[in-house]
Amino acid sequence: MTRKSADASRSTIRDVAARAGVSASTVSRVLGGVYPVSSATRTRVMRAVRELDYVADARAKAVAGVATPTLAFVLEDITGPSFAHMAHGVEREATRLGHLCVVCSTDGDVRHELEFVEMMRAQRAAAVILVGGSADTPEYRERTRRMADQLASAGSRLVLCGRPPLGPGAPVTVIEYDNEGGAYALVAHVLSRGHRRVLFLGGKPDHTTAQGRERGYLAAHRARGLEPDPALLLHGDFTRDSGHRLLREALKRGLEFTAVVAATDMVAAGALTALHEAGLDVPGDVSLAGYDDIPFARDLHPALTTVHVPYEELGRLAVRTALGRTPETPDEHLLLGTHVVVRDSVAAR
Amino acid sequence: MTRKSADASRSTIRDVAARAGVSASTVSRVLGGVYPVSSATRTRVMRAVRELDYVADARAKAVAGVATPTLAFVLEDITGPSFAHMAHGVEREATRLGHLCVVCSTDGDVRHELEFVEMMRAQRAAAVILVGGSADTPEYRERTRRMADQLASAGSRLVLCGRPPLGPGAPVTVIEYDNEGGAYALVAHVLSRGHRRVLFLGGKPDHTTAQGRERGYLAAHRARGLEPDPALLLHGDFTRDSGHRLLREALKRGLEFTAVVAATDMVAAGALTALHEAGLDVPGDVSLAGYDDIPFARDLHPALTTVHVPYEELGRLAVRTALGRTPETPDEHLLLGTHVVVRDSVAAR
DNA sequence: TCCGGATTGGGAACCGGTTTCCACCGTGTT
DNA sequence: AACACGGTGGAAACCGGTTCCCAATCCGGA
Repeated sequence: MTRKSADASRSTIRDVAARAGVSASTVSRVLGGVYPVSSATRTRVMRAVRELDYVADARAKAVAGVATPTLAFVLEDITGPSFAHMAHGVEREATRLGHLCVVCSTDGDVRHELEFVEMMRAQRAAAVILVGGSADTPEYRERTRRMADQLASAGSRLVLCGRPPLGPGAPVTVIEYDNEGGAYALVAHVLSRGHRRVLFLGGKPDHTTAQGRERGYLAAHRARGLEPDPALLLHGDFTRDSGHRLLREALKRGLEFTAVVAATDMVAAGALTALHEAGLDVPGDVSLAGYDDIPFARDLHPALTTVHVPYEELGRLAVRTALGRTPETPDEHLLLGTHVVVRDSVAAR
Repeated sequence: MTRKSADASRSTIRDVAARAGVSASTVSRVLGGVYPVSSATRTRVMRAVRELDYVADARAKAVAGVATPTLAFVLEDITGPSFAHMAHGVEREATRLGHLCVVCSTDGDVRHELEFVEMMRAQRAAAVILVGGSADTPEYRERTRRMADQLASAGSRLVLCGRPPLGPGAPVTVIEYDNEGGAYALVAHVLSRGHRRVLFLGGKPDHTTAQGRERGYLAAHRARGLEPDPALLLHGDFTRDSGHRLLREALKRGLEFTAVVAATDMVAAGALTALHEAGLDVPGDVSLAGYDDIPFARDLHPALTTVHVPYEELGRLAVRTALGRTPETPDEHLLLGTHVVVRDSVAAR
């Protein structure tokens, strides 16, 4: 066994050149495809490439200016069904466009987020997509604004999906879906079936997604001249456990209501369990609705009436707009529509 | 505005050097941290870095030999709950170890898979993790073997998660979970509750995951001296629709059974819908069990008895073993245990 | 047969870093 | 006062590619 074949680990363009009896430039040109090369030379080079099983180092190409641009996707937890669908949309569109897609979950830790954005800056990523609601604090705006500026000055772009916008002038693309409108339509549907005491299982009070949905709940009431009992507005987070706990406690307190609207399908799932545990029939005794239209919404029993959010489309759109813009484009704001999907969990009263 | 500040897009190490009045080598040394540099110089350099908001280009560093190793994760569809959990495990462990994690979904298309592995070879990824069952054909083995060899010769390693192994000698790490054992335990549980005609909703006949679960089904019967009616073995795929369709047709054909074991929780969800549609009570009239223990299994009504698979742990383990080995390590095979989780969907007969 | 333009392919510079090698400096020793 | 030595930092080579620039060759036409 010669030394040559022993260090088979990685062959360089110069190895290929030597084997084909040409210069490295020629190999590069053959592989590049545009520069005219005689077919005899091309054949020899291609054979050498095949024999050595040569693949050009993408990092070296990137340094030399021929980039395979990368796209970064940051979310809290890929395990959540709606996040997973956005991730899917992002990934599909990115590979369709020939980009690599790197993913990072932060577990909601801001430090992870900052660290990761820094890495993506070093990688010269084409765009960084930040996903998932967040509290809209001044601190959030400042921090995110700084990320946007740094990314922009490094030639890439920040995209915010379902996150609070930063105010005018930030080099950022914001894509949201209509939380308030969807909740409005959903609650209007519930009210139109005759319910008057509708329990709302909301999220964290400073979380913009939760706020939007809560605003929709209130607006739908007021549009009918109703003022909801403040005692019917409960706050937790977007987990199943939260829905379960909130509803069990409400039941124990003897709170009166004929319908429950959950800020999330997950919350609705937890609420449904609590309802079943209490021996209540859904929708016979209490109606229930969710939000997000995750695939499992239709497997619950009864199948859950909810609001459909085009998560996958959101992801696709995020990469399309991110890549279509130059870093200098100022802020841009898109709003995707949502719609109610009526299933079996809301009954007339 | 000078030309200097106009092309603010990306500053190089030489820009920093010029601004600090030192050479590029010195900047590199300050940032690298090990080489002795006087504190005065260090301060000047750090100030220049801050003022220019400089971040070293990770690709250039990689070319120079200081790599931020990348890990690739290939699956069929991130949207499936069990895949999502594996992805989560992989991602968490990878970032914990300081690796970037790029993800690709193939939609089950082999061409995408090959293309992507090629890209990862070009990226000099530290490891490529292939996830999800597959048909175990000679063509599969040959193709995958070739990928493993190419990857190994490029210094990285192929990891197969829940996929058919390749036979001895392939430079590959295989991590599986115990499909047969889990199904055996689950079906044994069902049989012990007095059921004798247990419908099995299986997957594609050449899919190894499906085969393993089916073997467990058969073995559990035979261990009790029972020989299941072949008419009770149905084949479809691992989707909810498949479960729905299969069960509806079985019911229409008048097939007799008192329990249903689905090869997947998703399949079970579809089957449950079909059962409900037929006015059957679960578990009163028919018992039902699934496999995978996806989070929603406990939100079904009744909560689904199923087999827990440690998907997240699987992902973590995949990256740990992938990174722990040198490319020369020959084949390695790990098997993770599974266990039945009893909930409310199986009743005594 | 000789000339000129089109083909073809090599050499070298470059991309943005790291690292080796070496010169220079100030200092302590004898 | 000469010398050896450790601490600093610059020049240059290198990583693995691409591309500019230019020379050699081939071809057809006069």
